Amino acid sequence: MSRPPGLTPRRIPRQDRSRRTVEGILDAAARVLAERGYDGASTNRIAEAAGISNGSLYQYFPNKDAIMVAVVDRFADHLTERLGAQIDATMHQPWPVAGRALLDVQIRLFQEHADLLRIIVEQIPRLGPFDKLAGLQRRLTDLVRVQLLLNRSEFRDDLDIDTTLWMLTEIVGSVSVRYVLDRPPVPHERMVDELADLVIGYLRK
Amino acid sequence: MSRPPGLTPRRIPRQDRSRRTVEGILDAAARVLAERGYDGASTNRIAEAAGISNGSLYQYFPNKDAIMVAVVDRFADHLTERLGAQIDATMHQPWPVAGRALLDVQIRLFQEHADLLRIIVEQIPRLGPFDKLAGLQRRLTDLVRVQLLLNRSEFRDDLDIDTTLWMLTEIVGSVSVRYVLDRPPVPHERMVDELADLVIGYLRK
Amino acid sequence: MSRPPGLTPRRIPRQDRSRRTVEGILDAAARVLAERGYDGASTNRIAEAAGISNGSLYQYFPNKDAIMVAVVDRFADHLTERLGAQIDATMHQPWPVAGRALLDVQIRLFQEHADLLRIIVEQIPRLGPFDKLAGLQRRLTDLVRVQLLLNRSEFRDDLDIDTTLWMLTEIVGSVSVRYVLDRPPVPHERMVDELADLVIGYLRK
Amino acid sequence: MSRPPGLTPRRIPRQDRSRRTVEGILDAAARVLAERGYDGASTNRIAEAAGISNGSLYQYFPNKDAIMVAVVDRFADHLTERLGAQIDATMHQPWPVAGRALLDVQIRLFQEHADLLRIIVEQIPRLGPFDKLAGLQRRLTDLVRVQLLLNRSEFRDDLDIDTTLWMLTEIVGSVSVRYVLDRPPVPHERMVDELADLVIGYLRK
DNA sequence: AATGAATGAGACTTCATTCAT
DNA sequence: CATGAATGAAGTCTCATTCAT
Repeated sequence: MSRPPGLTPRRIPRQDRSRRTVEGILDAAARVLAERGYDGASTNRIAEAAGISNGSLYQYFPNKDAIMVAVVDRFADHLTERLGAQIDATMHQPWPVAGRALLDVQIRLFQEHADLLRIIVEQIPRLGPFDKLAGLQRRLTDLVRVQLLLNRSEFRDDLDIDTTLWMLTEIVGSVSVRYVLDRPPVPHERMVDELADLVIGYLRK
Repeated sequence: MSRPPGLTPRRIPRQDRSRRTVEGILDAAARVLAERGYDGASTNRIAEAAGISNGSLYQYFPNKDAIMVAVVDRFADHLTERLGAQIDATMHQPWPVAGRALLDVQIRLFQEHADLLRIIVEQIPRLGPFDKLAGLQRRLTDLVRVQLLLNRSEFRDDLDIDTTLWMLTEIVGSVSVRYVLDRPPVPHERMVDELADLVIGYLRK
Repeated sequence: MSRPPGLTPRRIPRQDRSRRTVEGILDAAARVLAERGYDGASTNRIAEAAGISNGSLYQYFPNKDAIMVAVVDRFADHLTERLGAQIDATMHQPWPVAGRALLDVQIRLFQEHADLLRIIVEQIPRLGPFDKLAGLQRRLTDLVRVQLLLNRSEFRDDLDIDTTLWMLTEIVGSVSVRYVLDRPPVPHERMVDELADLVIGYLRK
Repeated sequence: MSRPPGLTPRRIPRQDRSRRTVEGILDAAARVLAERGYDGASTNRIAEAAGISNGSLYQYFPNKDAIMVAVVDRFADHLTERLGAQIDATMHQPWPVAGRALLDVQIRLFQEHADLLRIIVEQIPRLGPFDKLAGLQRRLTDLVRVQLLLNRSEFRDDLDIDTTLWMLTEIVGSVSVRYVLDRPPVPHERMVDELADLVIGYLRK
């Protein structure tokens, strides 16, 4: 049933355009969110910022929350991709090196998207949990678990894996986020070092 | 740093009846927030939950956000009082003992008011800084600063006081909050120990 | 049934105080009206400006409109009294002199109470006609009628008394009011002269 | 001197349907104003009278006052058009003839729209100056100024142009309006004559 | 009488969503 | 598919008025 190649473009561009429209909507939504906050991000304003009519929004999303979720999901995808690349690139190195590198990239990523991050952290909790963000969290946790197990001999004997995992995840996550959002007068390199020291001090014998 | 006039309470309750009304409003607001989230916490619903007419709300608060601020302020007052008592009681003991005790009480307090804590963290959008909560935070930070200076000889030589203060505050704060809200399968005692270890590991030579 | 004089004061001061309270309310109302306009003159604000509780307003006036009417009535009484004195003082003089003097006083009076006049003219028409103001208007009209009749020989022969009366009243009234409210760059004396010329030009043979 | 942005219409109607909606809103607003006064003319009632939902009002007007302004503006446009036609038709005639004709048309126009005129004068509080009405006023004033200058030799020598202009404008305006609103028992022709006599008596040597 | 707490109708306005063209 | 007009529920807040003390 495949059409002759000369005719298929008819449909492809359409899907392509549709995809670009969706991207445009998400860009606009992120922009409006950053500029006016969750309460100020009305569907009308998003449509206007995206350069389409408000009616068209509903061709692509069933309701407003779906847009918000898509914005966060896309952000999660972006983080996943970039952190994944970093993981692939450094996984073979000793864990302190790899961990430090991952930390570095994560903070950098947060900083790049500080506006959106602020909205997600401060205003969107109201929407409840986000699947993709949770997935990323799980993936990182698993990574740390493997490292903990592989290098168990280097750590304190009394480590409870699950407790330690939870602690590490929370600490690294919260501190990274707060660092980016509160802008304390600590340079990036220093912050990475502090966090690394903190983790090492926590794990070492 | 005092709050803009738009968010301060309106009428200072003189009669007994009205003092009870204000308490009722704050209770109702916390309840509605917990049940329906920030967006669902309309002034109408809060009034209904408090068993008063919506007009009465505005006898005491100039607008909706002022109610939210008052909810948080009342919580901050409670925390301040309880933590203050703890500080007075243990300040003369060695810092690891006093610190651990303070940690213990703080987590216990959070647990007692987990519902309200969740509301504040997840539902109330940032309305500018909350004066009273910030005051408590400052007070605790100052306490830690004094201890850091008094016992400097016991710690790493390369500590930068301000950076360390920020790290400690963020970590202890975030982890305590997340512990109470996420309910990881870690017993209270254990969590206090872990946090204490974490801090000590971070500070020691 | 008259009480011994030594005891009656008990009641008189009370009525006196009551009268002063009413005056205070009217003063406050006029002040608030001038400062915040009709829509901004809420009963609460008037009570506050009068230094009494909102509940007390309703001991003296059955509702808000009654206050407004009383304010206007008191203004009308004031005008009536002052203009009446002027009439008594100059009625025996030749009509152009007496008329000019009356005009002069009227504009002066309007100027003294420009704020209140503005509210009455621009915002209170909504309340419908005011008896006392209408009474004053009637009284002045009657005065002019008498003069027209007494001095008929000096005027155009084709004057229709009622038409002329209406014209004179409207012109003098409207122009005086607009002069005070619009503040055109014409000195007081000049304005009185112009109006007098206008009237004389209209009446003369 | 252009109106603050808060009072300009919102959406420029493109489709035919919406143009009719706007007309309907203005008609309804005028009707409700006439029947219930300014304070009774709530947006809800206007919407109901227009047979649309209250939300639709706000597609076209940013707030209630903008509707009021639009009502007045539409009236001013109508007056401008009709008076303009009259001016074009009689400008070449001697000034007493042209002036009388203009006066005649103005009073006729007011009479045709007495309801609306009453609303504007008695009910619509001053929302800042009405641009279009002021424009018309300026245009008429300019016309009179030109005539005063052109025919200076026929008038009193001591005329101050600006004072005279202000007097004439106020008198003719106020008297016309009051004539239509108060319905004194004076026939139309007679009123035009009286006003013309008044003006001539005021100007002549 | 006076106070101030309480009331509740109703005003203006916004916004997610639907629908006719 | 897109547009933009239309919807109507719901939200925040004010205010004249009443009531308990």
